[in-house]
Amino acid sequence: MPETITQSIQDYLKHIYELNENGGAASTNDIATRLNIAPASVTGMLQKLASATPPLVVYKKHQGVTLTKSGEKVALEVIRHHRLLESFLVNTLGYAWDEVHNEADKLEHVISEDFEARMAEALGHPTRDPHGELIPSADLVMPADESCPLASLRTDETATIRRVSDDDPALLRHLREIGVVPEVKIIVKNYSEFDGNLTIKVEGQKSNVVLGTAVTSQVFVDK
Amino acid sequence: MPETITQSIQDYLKHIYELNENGGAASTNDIATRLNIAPASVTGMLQKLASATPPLVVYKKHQGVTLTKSGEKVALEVIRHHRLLESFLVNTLGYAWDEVHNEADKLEHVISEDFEARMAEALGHPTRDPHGELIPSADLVMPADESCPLASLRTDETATIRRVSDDDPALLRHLREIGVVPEVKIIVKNYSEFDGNLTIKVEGQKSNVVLGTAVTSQVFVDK
DNA sequence: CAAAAAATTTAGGCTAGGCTAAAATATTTT
DNA sequence: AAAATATTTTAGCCTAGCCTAAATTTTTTG
Ligand SMILES: [Mn+2]
Ligand SMILES: [Mn+2]
Ligand SMILES: [Mn+2]
Ligand SMILES: [Mn+2]
Repeated sequence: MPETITQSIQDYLKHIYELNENGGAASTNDIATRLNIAPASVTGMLQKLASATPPLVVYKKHQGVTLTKSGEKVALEVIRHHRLLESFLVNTLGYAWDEVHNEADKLEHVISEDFEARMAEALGHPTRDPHGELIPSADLVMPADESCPLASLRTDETATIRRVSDDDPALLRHLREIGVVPEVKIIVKNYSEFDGNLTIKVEGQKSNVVLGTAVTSQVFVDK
Repeated sequence: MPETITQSIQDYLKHIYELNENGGAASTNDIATRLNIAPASVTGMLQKLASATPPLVVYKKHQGVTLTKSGEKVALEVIRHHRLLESFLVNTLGYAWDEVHNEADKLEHVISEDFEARMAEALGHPTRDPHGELIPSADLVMPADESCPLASLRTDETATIRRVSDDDPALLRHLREIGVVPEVKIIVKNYSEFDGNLTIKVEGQKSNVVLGTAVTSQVFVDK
């Protein structure tokens, strides 16, 4: 490991993990965008992470990075903290689901393993956070995720909402408003070829809603 | 203010506040000891804090520092966070009173004002933390503290324990063991001139205990 | 497939907040 | 009131993590 795993390093690894989940290697630019940092700064850090002992990422110039086993452990630890914290804030302090992300983003680096264990216990060892995102187990294994973007559904398909992206509070409030929350069933009434809009019926809601891809790409469902 | 009030600055101001509470100005050395930092480094920071706009401390070479109004506000904010957190950890996550200090020392810099307000609400706006230490109000006023060290009592005096120093977990466990906790009444059975030992009877405890000054200087009582 | 555009890296610099060693000032002892 | 000791400050250095500007790939496009 680098002598010490700083807060900054934890953030790099967490975001690299999430980028790796989508496409393959995480690009310098994508990391920079996520962290709100200049690309040149990212390059410097990637070189450092790659030459740490043990290395935390695998880095080849101009080809982005993937996490090593060591790097992944660190990332999963941070993600577990983050998601348990979000659950804890909602359950114990009455936060709304659109208010927890920023708070958890700061706390995730600071709580002890004892704090983590006590939260997990108090919450009954949950496997998903308030947004439906999977929580890595105490021994840092990420459960398999079968879900696909709502945007990939077509007319007449039915599905169950599993999780929603949690980094835009305004989107979260809107989704709550229209009943698009985890474990709710939906059916696609119409797909528009031109703009990708989906008209869907949400279980328990009176009227249909039309959602653009900006929304449907952030909602994940199981068919 | 310095452009930003870093975690480091918060720690300096918090410890300067506590040192000011005892004697007058806080000395470079005392601050260095508390923060576990070289005295030379402290000098540098004091100069910075003194020349910030507005200044956070009043500093005269070789004479230590006191807080300005601005500096005190920052210190009280951090102390309020710390003490509310300690209470919250005990009440909500079942921490023992000797386990909360280190956790709170990290979290105090990271929680939002919203988090602070939610904790205060959930706890019923407490005025003392688990060690009996006073919690500054939401508008950052520190309640008056009348208590004096247990060490200052003499034979036949009675008193009520109000607070105990919280930075030594082993001492806290020992105090809990012998029933020396806030709001408990005691009576001094004997004072030894030579070593300063006090023999005291603790309300609700069968036998008397003899306490040295290492202990009695860390326990504060109201007569 | 060459030229333009985009992405990435290098080079050089900056601030925060530490450190040690040596110099200066205060305080205590004799 | 010196001398010795303790405290504090200065000077010079270092690392972590950022930055911008310029150089270098890599990718896209006409
Ligand atoms: Mn989140
Ligand atoms: Mn989440
Ligand atoms: Mn404490
Ligand atoms: Mn306390």
